[in-house]
Amino acid sequence: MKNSKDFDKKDAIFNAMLELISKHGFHSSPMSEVAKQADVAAGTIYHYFKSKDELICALYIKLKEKYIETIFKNDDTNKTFKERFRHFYLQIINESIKNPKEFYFLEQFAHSPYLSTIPKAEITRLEQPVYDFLRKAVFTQILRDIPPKILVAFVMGSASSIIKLQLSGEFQMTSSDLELAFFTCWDGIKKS
Amino acid sequence: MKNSKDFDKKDAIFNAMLELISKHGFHSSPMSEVAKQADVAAGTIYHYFKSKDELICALYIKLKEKYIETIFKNDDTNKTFKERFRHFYLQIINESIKNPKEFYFLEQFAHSPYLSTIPKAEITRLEQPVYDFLRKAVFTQILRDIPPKILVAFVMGSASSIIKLQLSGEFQMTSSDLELAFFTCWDGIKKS
Amino acid sequence: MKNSKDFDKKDAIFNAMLELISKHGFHSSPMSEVAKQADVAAGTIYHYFKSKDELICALYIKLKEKYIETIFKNDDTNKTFKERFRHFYLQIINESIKNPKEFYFLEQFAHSPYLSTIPKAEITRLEQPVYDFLRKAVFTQILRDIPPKILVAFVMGSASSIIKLQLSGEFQMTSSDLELAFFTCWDGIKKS
Amino acid sequence: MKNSKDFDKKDAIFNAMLELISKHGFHSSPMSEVAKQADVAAGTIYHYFKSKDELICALYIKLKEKYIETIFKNDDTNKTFKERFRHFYLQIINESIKNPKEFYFLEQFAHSPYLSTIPKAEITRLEQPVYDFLRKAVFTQILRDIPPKILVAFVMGSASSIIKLQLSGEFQMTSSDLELAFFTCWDGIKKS
DNA sequence: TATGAATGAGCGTTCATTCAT
DNA sequence: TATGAATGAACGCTCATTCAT
Repeated sequence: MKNSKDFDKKDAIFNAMLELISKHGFHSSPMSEVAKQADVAAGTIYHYFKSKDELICALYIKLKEKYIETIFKNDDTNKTFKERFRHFYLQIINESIKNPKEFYFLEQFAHSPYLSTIPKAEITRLEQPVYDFLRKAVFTQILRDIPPKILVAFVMGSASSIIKLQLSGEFQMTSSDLELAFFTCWDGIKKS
Repeated sequence: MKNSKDFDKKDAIFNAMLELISKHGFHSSPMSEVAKQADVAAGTIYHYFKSKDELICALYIKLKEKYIETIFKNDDTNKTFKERFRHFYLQIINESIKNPKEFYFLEQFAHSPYLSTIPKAEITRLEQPVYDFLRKAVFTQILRDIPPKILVAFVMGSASSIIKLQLSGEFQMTSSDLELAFFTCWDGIKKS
Repeated sequence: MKNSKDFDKKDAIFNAMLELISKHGFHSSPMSEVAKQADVAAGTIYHYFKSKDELICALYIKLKEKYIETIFKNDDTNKTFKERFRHFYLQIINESIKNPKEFYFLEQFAHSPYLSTIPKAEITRLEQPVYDFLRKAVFTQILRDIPPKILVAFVMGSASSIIKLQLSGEFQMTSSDLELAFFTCWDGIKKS
Repeated sequence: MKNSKDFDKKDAIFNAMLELISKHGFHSSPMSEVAKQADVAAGTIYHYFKSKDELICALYIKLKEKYIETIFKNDDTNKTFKERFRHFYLQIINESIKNPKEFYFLEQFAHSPYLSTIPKAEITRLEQPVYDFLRKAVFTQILRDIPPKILVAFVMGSASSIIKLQLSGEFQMTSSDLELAFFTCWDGIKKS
């Protein structure tokens, strides 16, 4: 029976791994350190996860799910698509900036050979909401007629770079900068 | 005295490391394997590089320099900026697709904690040509008046996502897809 | 109070350990696996046995006892000693071949440092029936006048090698081969 | 290039493993202890052997080879077969008693699941001289007409038990005991 | 009794780095 | 320079054992 204590421990392990990897990368995040940070014995981790890789992959899926959920939070389907997209785009940026550990982890994972160990179907499932959101707008001729995969790559890729810019500390974005970023993206993808 | 043999060896080491990291990531690329692939003794690597990290960082700088150079190849300053930008954008995508190992290495590096070990000044120096190229166009009111850092992030980030899409094998881009991608980017950044 | 359920559990543990060790050896037979195969919790084993070593030793004594008992089954004291010995020798071989797990376990144990942890007196007690059987025949001048310990070693050692030969699958023994093996042993030990 | 130092180190590792396993068994002979006894670093072992298992198997083959060689030492083909066999049988016993570590290791190995990891062809190769020696004597009608595999099992199995008896300290064999043991074996296998 | 999550010492193994040659 | 055997700290992981329930 899963009780709250179980969840506490599994979550403590997830959090410790997230903390370490976001800061030091995969190969400087030993299981012994994860155990220490999670305040469990090294062996305990292996009751919850078969291996370090499995733990990392499970963490990726968990965070990616949460992330996708987050960026659609407060989506108001009554508004115009442009307004909804604006909300969506700024949400991506703002939420990532508020959760830098999650962002760094997801970025590292997605640009590492780990990604290819996740079945394609799983990734498709995770990203489905984003596809659906944008595809529909292509269909209704609100957005430019581009293959949705390219559209998603374009939007997410540009957003992700802007987040990194902010998090790197190189550049402090004001809200009007964010507004500019949104317009830049929107003018690119909208049907002209 | 540096002779051609020296260069051969250093390059062999660079190539071996590139090969391994692009395929297996930073961990899973042991120095012993690098030595084997480069056909030198393990100790020899340490005549050229102080440590594994230094080797990886040196490789990053080398590849990044080459990459920046490449994307400005055949830039014709007599053409309109739009034409020049189109060439630049397609060059980024096409060259990366032709050199997946380099692309994967640079991506991994740029999304890992390694990046923050490179002095900011060095990164600024490397990316200077891109900034100059775009900043000038902002100044001459060809491009939207956005902080150049955001502009660079936007352009490079969207391009990089599109490259990953193609290299992942999920989506085969035609040249008309590429053209669409260019227009999407251009319409976003151009002064309207 | 020992009830039938207790015996069931203890026996289930014994059987699981036997199964595992005969197949994978002492190492590669973790207690967690024993628990799983015996369908009890890991901790339960420690209600019946103080430690893994104690369990293994208890299993040895149990199986050795059963084995000695088995080889004297249907011993007919009215027959000639030669006939009784023939029955005894063939029984050793046939019963072992019918119970390979028990045979492999006993062999592994007897040739490992575990054996020396069993008190000599205990081993003497276990093997007593065999000594008595052969010693008496030495005394009555049916068998060659050799120290009984050597006699026992000779008979049991040769039988055990023949069993291993059969169980290894290298050689399929017919009943006439068995008869030959018996005569070989008999002609060696009988008083000439 | 293999020089004497190489051999020294490999041999030191072999000896350390032999020492430990003969005394404590496979699973109480950690590589760290082997390294300590061999006076090398833990990692050094892995320059010579891929894994612990490979080291153990290599040691088995080495010792088995040496053992087979030893038991035919000073075999005088001019003598009668009976005399040659007597020399052979006593040599087996005496050499094993003089080298208890080797004997214990070989016994443990041969009665463990390790044995089945050695290709059958390899084992056949190792035992060939014994087969040839006895088979020829069957052919020339000096020995009883038994399948040579059974003959070998019989001789080696009985000898091995007698050695264990002596090494266990339970029984001090005199040379006349040995002589008796030889006659017991000989009378069993000789053509009557 | 019975459970099984939790422990943590200790395992086999790897690998960045050194250094005698 | 170049070598590659040698190092040993540190890794991922196992597993006999314990203990709160």
